[in-house]
Amino acid sequence: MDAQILSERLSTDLGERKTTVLTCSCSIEYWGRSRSVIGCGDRIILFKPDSTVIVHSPRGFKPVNWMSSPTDTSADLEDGRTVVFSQRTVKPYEEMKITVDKVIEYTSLPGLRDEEKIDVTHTERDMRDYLEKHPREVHPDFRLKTVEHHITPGFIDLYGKIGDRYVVVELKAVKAGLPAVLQLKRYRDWLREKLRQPIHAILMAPGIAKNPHTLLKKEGMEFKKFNVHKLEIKKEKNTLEKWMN
Amino acid sequence: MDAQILSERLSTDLGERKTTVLTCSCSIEYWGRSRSVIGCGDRIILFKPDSTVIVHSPRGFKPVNWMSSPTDTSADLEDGRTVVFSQRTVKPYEEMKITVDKVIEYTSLPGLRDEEKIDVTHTERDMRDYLEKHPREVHPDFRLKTVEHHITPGFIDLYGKIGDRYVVVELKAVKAGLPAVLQLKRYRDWLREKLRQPIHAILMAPGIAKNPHTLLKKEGMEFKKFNVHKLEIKKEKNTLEKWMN
DNA sequence: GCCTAGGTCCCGTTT
DNA sequence: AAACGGGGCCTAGGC
Repeated sequence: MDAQILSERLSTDLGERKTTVLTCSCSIEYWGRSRSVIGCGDRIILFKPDSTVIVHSPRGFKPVNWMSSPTDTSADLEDGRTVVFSQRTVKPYEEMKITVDKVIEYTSLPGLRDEEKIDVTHTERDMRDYLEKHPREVHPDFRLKTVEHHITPGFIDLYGKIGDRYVVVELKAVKAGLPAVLQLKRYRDWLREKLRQPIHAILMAPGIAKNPHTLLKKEGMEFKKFNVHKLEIKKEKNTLEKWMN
Repeated sequence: MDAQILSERLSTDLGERKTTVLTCSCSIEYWGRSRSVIGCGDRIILFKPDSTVIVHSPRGFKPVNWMSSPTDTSADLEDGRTVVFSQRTVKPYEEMKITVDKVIEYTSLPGLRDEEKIDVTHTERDMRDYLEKHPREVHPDFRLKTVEHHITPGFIDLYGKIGDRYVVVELKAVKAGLPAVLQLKRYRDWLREKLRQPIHAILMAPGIAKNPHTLLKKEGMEFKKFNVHKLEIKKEKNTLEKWMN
């Protein structure tokens, strides 16, 4: 496809907010939070109706370059080449310039519709909701007092007591690392200062990295394995119970 | 496009590791680190030669679903519909199932080539390299001893002295938040214990969030503004100086 | 292989 | 608007 034709088609299609996929050989420059340059190579450029622009190379998950909505994106002819220029209209201000060398494929589609919202489960939130209803899985004697208990350094996921000892529980839906342990420690230390008594701290996660585990134990805190897959089993069991009644 | 034709074309093109873009109405399920379901909507699905699969809805930067390479991805005909099934072959094990309702557009391209590597600058790394050469911008009397100085709790970006006082410098290329302050505090506290003397701690970043700044000051640490855009100016100045000689 | 830290992280929620 | 924290974060580098 000729550069002038491409410039015109892109201008029209972007103006009409069509979903457009341009596969081409191109070079790209970016200025903004960082800066980047990449020389000529084959890439797939996705222009969305909401003005998002995403550039993918043939390898990897991450786009090689992108511009997040809202942007002003336009196409022009410069020295016989199509140049796509995209500017973000709000903070952070940034801009991207794509110089198209050779068009490989061009597709533009009007009126794509997606009204659906994705339903993601087995997250930390689900874990919290589940343990709110099944506090015994934290500890047989755990009595839950507050969920998302707000204290100065942040929010304690589960706050309660075992016997007359206060308990702080930190939840992670994926393997816990150093930040999770430090977070729990901060809450524990703050409460210990505040209440002037020992606090029981528990980290619940499907797993924990080695060094963080060492620190956790050294600090007298506890790790309790909890796998999010358990949620599915419990849910199924629940459904089964309902079905049997 | 007929479901059987699509299944066959997809099987062939995926087998030949062609870059393929399928725009269609589809529903998607995901099982793995979390789980997700999304009902029928128009989406753009990108199949890369390295077996990456990325599904974009017409809105936003983030893919609605995806599978990272390496995956086994195949297309089959089930109950008259094309079903794309993708499984990750290494940890973390996860899978995605796309049920195609209606094909809007199908494009398959062999032999896309991109040998270029992106050159990203104005990152934390660049900041460190620059300050290594211009330690006075940390403090007029700063004498740099070590870059990326390794201690037990991690790596100190810049380590040196002002007078007879040891100095720990933490760098951030973007606005600093709580984690940056805690990181610096950890290094400072560890060194203070180790050396049994007061340590000067400096956080350099283009900005700092309010609460983290409060904590920083309360802990007797220092914030020094440093904007990555400065790197460009210095580089240009350097170029100008070279050009003048 | 695991672990750590950076990132143009994005994104939603709350203040 | 800024701030804060989760995320299927991803990715590169180190060990």
